[in-house]
This record gives sequence, C-alpha cells and structure tokens, in this order.
Amino acid sequence: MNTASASASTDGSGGSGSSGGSGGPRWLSDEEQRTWRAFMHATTLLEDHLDRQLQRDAGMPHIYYGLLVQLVEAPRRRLRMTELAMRAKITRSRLSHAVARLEKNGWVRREDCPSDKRGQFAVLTDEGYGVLERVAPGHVAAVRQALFDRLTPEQQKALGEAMLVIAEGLQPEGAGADLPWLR
Amino acid sequence: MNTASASASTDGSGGSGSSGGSGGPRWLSDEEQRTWRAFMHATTLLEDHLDRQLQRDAGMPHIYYGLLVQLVEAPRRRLRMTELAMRAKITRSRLSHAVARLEKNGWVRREDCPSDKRGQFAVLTDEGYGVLERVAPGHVAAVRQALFDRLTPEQQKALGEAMLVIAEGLQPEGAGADLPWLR
DNA sequence: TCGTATTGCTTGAAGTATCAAGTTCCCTGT
DNA sequence: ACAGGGAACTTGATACTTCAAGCAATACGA
Repeated sequence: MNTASASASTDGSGGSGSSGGSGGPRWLSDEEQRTWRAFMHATTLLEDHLDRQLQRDAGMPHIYYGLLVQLVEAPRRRLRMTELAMRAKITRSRLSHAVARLEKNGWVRREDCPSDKRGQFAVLTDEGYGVLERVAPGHVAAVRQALFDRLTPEQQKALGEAMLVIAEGLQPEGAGADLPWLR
Repeated sequence: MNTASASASTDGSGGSGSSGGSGGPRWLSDEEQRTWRAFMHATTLLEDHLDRQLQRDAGMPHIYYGLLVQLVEAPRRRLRMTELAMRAKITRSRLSHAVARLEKNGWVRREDCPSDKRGQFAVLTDEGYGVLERVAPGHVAAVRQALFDRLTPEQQKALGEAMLVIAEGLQPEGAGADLPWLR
C-alpha cells in the first residue's frame, strides 16, 4: 500500500508508478515519496524547533509571536480581528482564544471599532513591543541557522518559489463556514 | 524592527541588510523575508488542509495517520514505542497519548516486549489496516493536488533537496531530556 | 550483589486547537 | 421601518500537545 509518505509494502502493484485501471489512485512514485517525507520531516522539526525556542525565550508559541509581528507591522500597531486572522492564516476562533491569552500577558489590548460596533481591534501594547524587541534577534538567528545558513542562494530562491505556488494553491476563494479563505 | 517574517517598520536601520555593529543581529533581507513567509504560509496552510481532510475522511489528525503508516511499513506491522516516536518525529509522551487514542479506536494494539519488560510494541490491527486502505487514496490525492500537481519536476527536485538539508540540520545527535534526537 | 545511573514508557496537569453554537450588529430589499 | 440574511466576534466543550514527574526494568561499575 502506498499511503502518501509510505513506501509500498502491502499492495500488489509494487509501490511506485500508477496503479492498474483507469480510476485507481495515482500513488506517489519513489522519488515523490522521498520529497514528501523530506518535506514533512523538515517542517515538523522546524516548527518544533521554533516553538521551543520561542517558548523558552518569550514564553509563547511560534504562532502567538507571529501575531505580535503582524501587529507591529500594521499602521498604529492595530488590526481588526478578522484581518489579523487572515494574515496569520488561522481561524477567528483560534485568534479569539489567542488574543485572550496575549491580553492576559499585557502584550495586546482589545479596542472597539468606532465604525462597526461588532468589530474589535487587536492593539500591540508597549509591553508587547518590548517583548518583540527583546526576542526578535534570537528568533531571527534561529531561523537563519536552521534555514538560510544551510541553503545556497539558488536553493533559497527555488524554495521560496515552490512555497509560493503551494501557498497560492491553498488560499482563498469561495465562501465557507469559518475559514472562507482556506477553501 | 525586523522580526523574522516581518518587514521593517520600527527600526532605524531600514529593514534589509545587516545592522550596524559587529555583534548586532543579522536581520533577514527583503528577499529572505519573502522566502520565509512563503515557507510559513505554505506549511501552515498545507498542514491545516491535510488535517481537515483526514479528520473528515478518517476521523483522525494527520500525525495519527502518519503513525499508522509507519506501522504498516514495519515488519510484522509493529514497532517499539521509542522507535515509532523517532520515525514520526514526535516525543514519547505525545506518542503515548496518541497510541492510547488509536487503541481506543481499535486501530492499534499494545503488546509487551518479551526481551525487555519495560518495552512496548505498538501493533497495527486489521481494523487499522482497513482504515489505511480505505483512506490512503484520498490522502494521496490531497497531497498530489496541493503539492505535486502544482510544481514542475525541477521544482519538486529542488524542494526535496532543500527540505532534506533542513531536516538533516535539525535532527539527532547529542543527548537530552525527552527528545534526544531533536537537539 | 549491591547501588546508581540510564532507559523505556506512562501519567496528570496546564496550555492550546477545533468545532459547533451563540450573540450582536450591519446591510439589503421592500 | 423592518424582516431576513449575513458578518464579526466569542464562547464552551472536547480533543490534542506539552511539560515535568514518576515508575519499573536494565546496564554497569564497584
């Protein structure tokens, strides 16, 4: 059976190549499997690595750090909840919980939107800014060490382009329940 | 401030290039930032996508599926817990919880190791195998659609190579608390 | 054959994620 | 002016992850 990140072992067709009939699933070739596994291993290990790094140095997971980053880049250091969720690629629900936690830390503050009473702004506080300032160098270093220091410029370019294609293929369009932009 | 996945906005140095002194952090260039963001977006979106796909079709998250895959590839469809944890790139603790859940589903069974009384085998049950058989085609299709169908062979090759380098840089060596192979 | 360190795995608590509702407010058409 | 539908955000329950201990068995040196 070929299982997307599993070499053959139980199916009769031998592992790579396409299966028999016209409608059978197109299993991954050996080459594709190696690529896919490398992809998963690298992303898993890297996410874990950065999560631990930030948990240790900043007391928050990688994605929470990403939220602060989005805010610091935004005009007046604030963003509507939905906008922030879109930029960070997470659900509104997740964001609500996350901001609640960041608020408890004093790094973010909520503010009502004057023009839309349903709306909320997430605002980066000075303390939040301070954390970012203190932690960013270490984080950049970690990213650099794990990624950029190991790849040639050509590899970096190729990686960036491939990732862009993948991201675009998975993005927005269509409407849906809670993640319109993920469908 | 450059924040690894944040364009400049608050630091005086202008965003790209290196900072002043000798020991200052080496911020990411604009090009590097684009790469890094594409990387994060793609991996985030893809993980979410596959998680939902498998949650919907198989009632389990992507990583649990990966555990079953490891088992089906192993001789006699069984693996020692530690070995399984290493292959799946997760902690033993996480694996213990995960296997408990898979056991409850009837997809995996635990078995004592005869030669080491501390040891446990995780064994894929027939039902577990059945789930894999039923779900694998859809999962492969999802991976193909998100990744391989969108990239040229050259891009796939480059991606695989870059990911391999990254994964290798983050892997084993040294001893540590719970994740010796992650340090 | 003890004693100690190490290995293999599990547990419980606390943190985070996901899903399905739920609330309030906005917008459109009538 | 108001009904209906949709949008913005939150909430609570359940599932999953992490971290720090913890237990039992093995390995090893004295």
